[in-house]
Amino acid sequence: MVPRRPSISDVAALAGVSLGTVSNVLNRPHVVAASTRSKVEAAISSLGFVRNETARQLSSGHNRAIGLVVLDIGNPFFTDVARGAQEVAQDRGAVVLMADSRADERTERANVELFTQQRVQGVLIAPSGGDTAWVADLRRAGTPFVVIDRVVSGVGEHCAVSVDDRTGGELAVAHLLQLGHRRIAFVGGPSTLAQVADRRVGAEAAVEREAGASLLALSTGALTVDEGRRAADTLAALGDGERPTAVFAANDLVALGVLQGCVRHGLRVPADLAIVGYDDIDFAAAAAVPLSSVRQPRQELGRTGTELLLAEIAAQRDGVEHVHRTERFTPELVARASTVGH
Amino acid sequence: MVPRRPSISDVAALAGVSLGTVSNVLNRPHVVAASTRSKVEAAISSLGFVRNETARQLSSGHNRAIGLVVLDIGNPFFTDVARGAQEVAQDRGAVVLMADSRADERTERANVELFTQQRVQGVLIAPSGGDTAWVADLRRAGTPFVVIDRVVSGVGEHCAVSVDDRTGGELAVAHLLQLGHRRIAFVGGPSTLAQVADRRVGAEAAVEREAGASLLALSTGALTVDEGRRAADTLAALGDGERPTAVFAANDLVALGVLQGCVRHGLRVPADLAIVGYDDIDFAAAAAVPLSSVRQPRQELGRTGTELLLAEIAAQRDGVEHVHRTERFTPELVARASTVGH
DNA sequence: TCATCCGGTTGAACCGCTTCAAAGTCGTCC
DNA sequence: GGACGACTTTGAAGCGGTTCAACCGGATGA
Repeated sequence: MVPRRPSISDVAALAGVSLGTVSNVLNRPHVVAASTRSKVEAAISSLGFVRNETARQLSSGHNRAIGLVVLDIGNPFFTDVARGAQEVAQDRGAVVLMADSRADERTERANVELFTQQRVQGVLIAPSGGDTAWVADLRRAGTPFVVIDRVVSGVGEHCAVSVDDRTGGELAVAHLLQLGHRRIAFVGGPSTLAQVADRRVGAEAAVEREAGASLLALSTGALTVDEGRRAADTLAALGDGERPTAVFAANDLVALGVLQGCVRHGLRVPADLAIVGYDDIDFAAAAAVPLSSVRQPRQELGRTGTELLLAEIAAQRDGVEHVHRTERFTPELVARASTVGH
Repeated sequence: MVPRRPSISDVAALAGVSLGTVSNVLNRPHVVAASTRSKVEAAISSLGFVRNETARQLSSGHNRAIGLVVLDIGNPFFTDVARGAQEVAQDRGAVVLMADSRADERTERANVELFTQQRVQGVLIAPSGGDTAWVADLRRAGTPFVVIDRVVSGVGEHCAVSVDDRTGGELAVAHLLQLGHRRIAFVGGPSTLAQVADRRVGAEAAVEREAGASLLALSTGALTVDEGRRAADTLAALGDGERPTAVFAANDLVALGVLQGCVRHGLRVPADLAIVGYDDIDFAAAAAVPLSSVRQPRQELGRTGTELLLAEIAAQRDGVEHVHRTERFTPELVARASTVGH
């Protein structure tokens, strides 16, 4: 059987002091006399004592962790957000626990529940956008939360860091229109993803302002490279006069997939089909044809989101009134060869 | 101030049953009479009770979590490994906590300590390869661990899932030699990273077998796209007769960076410089010039690693003798345009 | 000499849950 | 009618820490 791990009282016994003193050495070393402290420290290292964070948290009621729920950990956009979050959290002595909801609402809610059960200080969440039952869960549990890359409507106030996806969609399509494209396809889905819906709304708005321009919507089952490739198959199957001359993809993974599909089908990018992606992940610039994309401040989203969250947590702890804030960033179009040629 | 969250005893009081009964409803519903169970369930939902996992864990001594320490969360290779791990863990009712060590030994050890403090069931770790103090930490704490993508030497037996990096390096360079390249550069670093060291050893072995072939080692500060670009700058600065005709990059991120750098400097790939990467991340195939790469079974590494870990945990729990295993996968060369042209 | 003060140290009371021996409660069976 | 199981439910003892009022003994000041 597993030997029991040394506990604080084993340390106390070995050092010949009381339990409380050991705890003090661990948490408030300055109140302990130097000689006592060194005795305790010797005992700690001789036993290989490792503080039990679980017990510590239970008795103190404090938790150092914050939860981060991302839509898709395979998307570099989210790992960049995570990095930003980690950075800030580490500075403030907090720990980030990360969970991947794989754009699935049930998984998303399960992850939030997991975090609530762990009694994390707060939750940073990039929601899928459909079912927002988790908001009610968190509210009820009194867990502070900040929404990333989205503002959830109809659930009352909350903090958020977001990038204006509607504007981003407009930017992308306006860029294509300006290059003379009139038949444009929007590739992305499912439309329950708020990201997809908003970017599309922006795209439509831009198209409507231009006489003679049309937007063909190609829905995908997910925002992945594979789905992008599949969409390219669909596009390639269309007749030359019928096929859109440009694609606005809901994110860079899809855009890269479309690009790969085009290469396979012998469609030239951008001559036969121009492509704009979204997120401007690092790999976009390194693609077969460097990808034009709508840039979001990825790490900055994570950083700012964490700061808002920690502020809300602090306010709650101190019983201070907290005013919810929404930090909104403006996206920016980065034009590369996939639209403007070489 | 924050209102206290409902506890199990609040539920018990409201339902008019004892504490133990509520616990039974939560953990062994079948032993509770249906009528009692529904009373308790009603109380739970009316109070919005969420089980405190911290307390549960402390008193039961069981933890559902396993820790995963990755080298670089920005590298899609590791997110794929993480996905494989999540998959298996979820099937077995375990939860994966992920931490990024950013290839830094201090962060790596801090992450391991964090997990030990949390009393996770076990740790899955992709080590940086230099300092292995964390092995001693885990051994002492009695925490089972499995090493991913590496076998740590000189620390006694342990479970591992690995891909033979030496062979991978040989494969890559043998491929280049076979294509007629004789001046080859190895780009990667720091050499304290075991991945880097082993791949390089393999590369050297292959070169030594070929008369007249040479290997120029270009060390980078990290395995990132940026560092790859910088290496390309160095290569581009060399005279035409002096410059290697092929590059073997220690991973795909570096390879993509080298590729971008070549494009910028007007070097044609593969005509002027052939490139082989390592890992075969999804983005490799979508690169400017589709990247030849040494493929590792990414998700499979995560899956198998988690299975080994769970097996070891189970053995420890049941007091059964556990025999450490090393699951070794064989890498595979995927040749694409970056070496074999169009 | 005695009251105060103060840096150190102590130990008991939790934190919220699991566990499990013991105690009910019924329906059966001899 | 009493013993015996099968089912349920109970309640108290931890799990390993944190917290904090109380205590201790020596220094200080009056």
